[in-house]
Amino acid sequence: MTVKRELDPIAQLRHLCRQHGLRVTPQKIMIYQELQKALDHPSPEQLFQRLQRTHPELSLDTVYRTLSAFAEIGLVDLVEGYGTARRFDPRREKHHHFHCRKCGAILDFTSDQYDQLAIPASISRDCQVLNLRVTLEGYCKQCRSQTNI
Amino acid sequence: MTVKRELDPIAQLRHLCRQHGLRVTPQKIMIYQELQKALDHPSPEQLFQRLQRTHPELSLDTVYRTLSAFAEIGLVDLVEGYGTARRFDPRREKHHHFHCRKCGAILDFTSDQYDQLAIPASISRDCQVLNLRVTLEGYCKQCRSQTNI
DNA sequence: TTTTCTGCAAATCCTTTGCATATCC
DNA sequence: GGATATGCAAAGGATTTGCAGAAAA
Repeated sequence: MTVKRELDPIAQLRHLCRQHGLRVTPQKIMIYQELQKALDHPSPEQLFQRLQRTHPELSLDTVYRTLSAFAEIGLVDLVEGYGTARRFDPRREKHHHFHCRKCGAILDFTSDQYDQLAIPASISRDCQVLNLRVTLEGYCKQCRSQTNI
Repeated sequence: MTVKRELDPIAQLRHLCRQHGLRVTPQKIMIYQELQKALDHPSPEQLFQRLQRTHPELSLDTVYRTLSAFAEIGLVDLVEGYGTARRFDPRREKHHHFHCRKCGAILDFTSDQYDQLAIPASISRDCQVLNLRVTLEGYCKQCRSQTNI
């Protein structure tokens, strides 16, 4: 007897929106459906262009606002372009990073376990892999205590 | 008898620049030194502001150009703000990503090994970790064959 | 009915570019 | 001396914001 965990995507959308006090609008639905169809991890602009064919009345800033809201409630994942500006690291020793979601701090740490990770065959078969990076994300010490998260 | 691997940072800078046909200028040196001093993975703008105190003649776009060049020759690492736009992912199943450096494609893959990674105590002690992400970086099938990399 | 959302337009922020001059090798 | 780098200013691209009208709960 398994618990039913998977709702259909739109039911998920409704559920999460209501849970977070967001309204379920036609725009939210069309944006979410278009993103579901996409296999290429699109940008707001790309999604907007695809939707324009069928929904010319939709505006780009609604796509931005909607995707941000979705990411906040955990309905979708931001997989590129987290912070607001480029950041650089001069350390040459093997290490990894923790990123604070609130203040943007990036903390270094080392981990033998992470250093020893292998590249899955499904990827190394076709792609040339030059780098593996493990990134932790959450709230740092200060932000954790300031907010009551 | 150990081979000497670690040159002092400025020697590294000179070495890598020459190796890649880049000139060693006072600007490159001051930018690299300031980045070495920083423990916070600064943005170009932040680095520029810090340098202005002592080098008011330095320009922001030189900081941008220089940091990009450093990242290209592998002297420093870009640790935030890789792509040009935000990208979103609707998949709710556990998975990881490969990012192509040339065309920007993001490929999904699964890995039990990656799913089972632990959070190091040095981080979980102070920080609240909400997410762990493994990202592979390199050249995808198409880009690998097009370029001769 | 009330609060939130949307579309529009303008603003903002980050990054890149063109060009003339200065500089490294 | 010749190729590359720099500084300046302007352009470009991505994202955010203020506001008034529209729509969801």
